[in-house]
Amino acid sequence: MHRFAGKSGQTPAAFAEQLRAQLSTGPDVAQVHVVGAYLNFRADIGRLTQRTLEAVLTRGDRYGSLEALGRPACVEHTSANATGPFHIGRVRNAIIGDTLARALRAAGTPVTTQYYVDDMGRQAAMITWIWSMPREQWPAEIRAAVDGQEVPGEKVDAHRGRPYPAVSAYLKSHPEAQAQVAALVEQIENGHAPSQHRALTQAILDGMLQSLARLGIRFDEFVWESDFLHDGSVERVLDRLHHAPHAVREANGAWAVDTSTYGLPKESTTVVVQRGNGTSLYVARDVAYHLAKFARFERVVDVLGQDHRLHALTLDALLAEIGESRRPEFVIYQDITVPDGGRMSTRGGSAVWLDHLLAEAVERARREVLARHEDLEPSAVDAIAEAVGTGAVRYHIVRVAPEKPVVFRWEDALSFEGRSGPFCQYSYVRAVAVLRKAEATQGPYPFDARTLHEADELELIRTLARFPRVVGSAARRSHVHALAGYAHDLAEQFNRFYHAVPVLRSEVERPSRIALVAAVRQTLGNTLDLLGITRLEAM
RNA sequence: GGGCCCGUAGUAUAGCUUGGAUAUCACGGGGGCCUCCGGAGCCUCAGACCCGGGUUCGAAUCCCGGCGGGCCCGCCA
Repeated sequence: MHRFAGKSGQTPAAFAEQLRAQLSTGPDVAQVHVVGAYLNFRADIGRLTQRTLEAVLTRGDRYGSLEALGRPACVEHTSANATGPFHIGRVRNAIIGDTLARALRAAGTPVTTQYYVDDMGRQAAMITWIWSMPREQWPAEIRAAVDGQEVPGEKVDAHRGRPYPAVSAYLKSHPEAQAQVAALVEQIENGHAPSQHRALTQAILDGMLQSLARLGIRFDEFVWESDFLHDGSVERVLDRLHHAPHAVREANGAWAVDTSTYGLPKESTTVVVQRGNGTSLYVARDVAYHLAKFARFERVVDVLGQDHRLHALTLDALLAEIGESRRPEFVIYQDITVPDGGRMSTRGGSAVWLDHLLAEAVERARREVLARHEDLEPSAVDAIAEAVGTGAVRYHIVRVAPEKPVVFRWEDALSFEGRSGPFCQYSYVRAVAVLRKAEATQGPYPFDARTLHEADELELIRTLARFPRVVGSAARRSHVHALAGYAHDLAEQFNRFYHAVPVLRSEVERPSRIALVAAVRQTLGNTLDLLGITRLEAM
């Protein structure tokens, strides 16, 4: 307004008034009026109500989803090394990745999720090194770190991962052990891994996946790094890299690529892709992995911690070097840190285990449930506590924008009030309870839009109408935290409506208000689905 | 040293892509609300855009420079 007013030589307010006079109202725009230098358009609220409730109630679980099928996409996320239990630093990747996959599917993109299993590096070799030895032969330092810590029946990832920090420390001061691990790495690379190697990786992985499954996180496919070696694709990548425009042969026979023309930081422009002894490096194998993804998917999305940012740039550069024009899309998130200023580390002992966090959350949820209900079946209490506890954890981690750092605090992670998963679940339960009492848990829900005109009703309808745009924007911009924000907005607006406007005790408005509550149940439920949080009928 | 990311009330966050009206929401703090559809709730009060320049009629938002915090810079993954 100001810009155009300047050109036409009028004051902004006069210009706005003149413009308003030339505008006519249409089917969706009931009024246009001037406030200072601004034009306000007022929607035909009856029409908005009519369309929104119709859309929600007829589309049901598909409200907010797009019908049009987009290009098939692969979302790779989590991909944590199988060296022990999940800690909550790693789980941010899983929660962002899983939520993004759900949002993309709702936005019409067919998604395949992949977990890249690293069975090749030194870390995986360290696990095999220690567990291929009889316990009596373990170095005393390592045995000391494990003895007395084991719990009968503990999860396999906790069990097999326990010696890992001690092994890591031991190797630093024992070159002969280091040499053994290095020899193991070479055997694995040459396809002569000890027989139990893959099984150990798989076992720890299974334990980690059990924890993720409690959060509703599952994967469509598991891609093993070593497979790219054995099917020859790494060799083909290396061959292409040898002939790349900026390939460099080092004195000892190693191959590198000078990536300085790709805008990478100085002092890290020479990327070694193959060692002097002929074995490949991680980046080279990752190029092979991405070529395999490009062969099947039109969009390739990688969810990565910020410590992998340079790796992502390097990968782009190497793809360019071999003449590949396609690129992955990277979703980068910041680390979760612990309050005294450390990064969460398995080796350093500062990690908060996901299993520990889930156990605390579920236990706390159980106490809350028991305090509210005396006569519930134990199995019902268990189910509610599990849903509430895991929902709280998922919500707490997804609610912050990926690019913002998160400091982990127990009291925040276990909060069931305010901006939390349980708050959203509770509002859903409340909507269910109203419908149950109205004996209207099933449709149809006839309504008359003209009877809905309370301020809190209209605001609630506007919030419902916003949902499809929120889903689209979250998927397009990888802003999964916006879904958490929306769930809270909707739950909060519903609570306001609930306190301000009678539903069951109303007269002419009753059917319409019941339809509105049903629409809230549907939309809030759809949002919880996208967040991977369980819908509850009671809590 | 170089590169990338972040900086919003006591704490924690949204808004930044695409500049616009009184900056969102929560926790904590003050004051209220259960004979009334589920109080894990609702109402209400106080409280914030790191600093300095620039662009603009207008900057939390864009640009430049500081300061503070995180991460990365390996023939590891």
